[in-house]
Amino acid sequence: MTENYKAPFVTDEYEKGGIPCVIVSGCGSFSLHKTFDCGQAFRFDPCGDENTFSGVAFGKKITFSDKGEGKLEIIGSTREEYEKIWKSYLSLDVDYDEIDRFIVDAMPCERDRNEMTAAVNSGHGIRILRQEPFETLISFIVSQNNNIPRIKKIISALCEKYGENGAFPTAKALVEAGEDGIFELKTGFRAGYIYDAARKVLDGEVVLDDVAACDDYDKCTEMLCSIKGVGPKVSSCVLLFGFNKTEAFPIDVWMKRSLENHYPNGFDVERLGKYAGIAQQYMFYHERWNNSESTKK
DNA sequence: TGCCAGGGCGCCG
DNA sequence: CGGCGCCATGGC
Repeated sequence: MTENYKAPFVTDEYEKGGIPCVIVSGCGSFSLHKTFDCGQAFRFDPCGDENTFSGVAFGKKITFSDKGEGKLEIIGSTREEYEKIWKSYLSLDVDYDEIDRFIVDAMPCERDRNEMTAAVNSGHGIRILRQEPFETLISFIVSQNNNIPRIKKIISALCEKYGENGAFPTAKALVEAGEDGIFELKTGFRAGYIYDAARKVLDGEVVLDDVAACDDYDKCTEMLCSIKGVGPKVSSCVLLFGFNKTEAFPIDVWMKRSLENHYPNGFDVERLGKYAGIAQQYMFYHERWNNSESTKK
């Protein structure tokens, strides 16, 4: 199906003040800006303009810069690290153009195809990141009944206070911080949830590697939902962004609006199969940016 | 001041 | 099961 897809590749490798850099060419429709501004990652911020995003992932400080014409500069990565970490992290090994066509074709009627085309065009270039499971789990627990700027603030505080050298805190570090230590960082009623998640991961009551290895989506949901504060929405986000289970279809307030406003005849997620999560991300982005009083930042 | 934010829990019928 | 109040916090 995607055998004709040509993945981006490293075309240059150099140093900037002792920091290793690479240029990745052939990134096609990839949009750095949309990918880091669609509410899936909370540790990246624009640097100067919207063509450069800087943040931390896998414990590494990293900067991505869109140089135009399908060229992506990665500051803080060698060629080997690109191949091992960032290519997968950014999902640059996936043929999204093919998926976009599939998503539109999956709609049952012309009016729904038109609606979905609008969402796909709006979100065109977004890539589902492959983020670290534990970080994603805690981040989306923090996200509940919260807004994106404040989620970012809380996560940043967690990393500063309980992480090693800017990395996201380990389960052990959060358990040692205790519920009180977590509450101190303005996490509010979520402090107990975060603590429960960290404790269960540390004790092995929830094994994230088992979730990653499990092909039964409902079983994955069941494992994550055994954590206090993790329900259908949080677990689906964690499975989508932290485990690359792209059949996940998180429904939050924006998605409810999207479904109510644009798909009055109902919406059959099953038709989207394993690409439901990607369609969801387009719909979310479209609804949030085009059909709201654009209150963000 | 009141409402809302990438919700879920506990309780009630 | 489905509905509803509540949970901290900050921005508007």
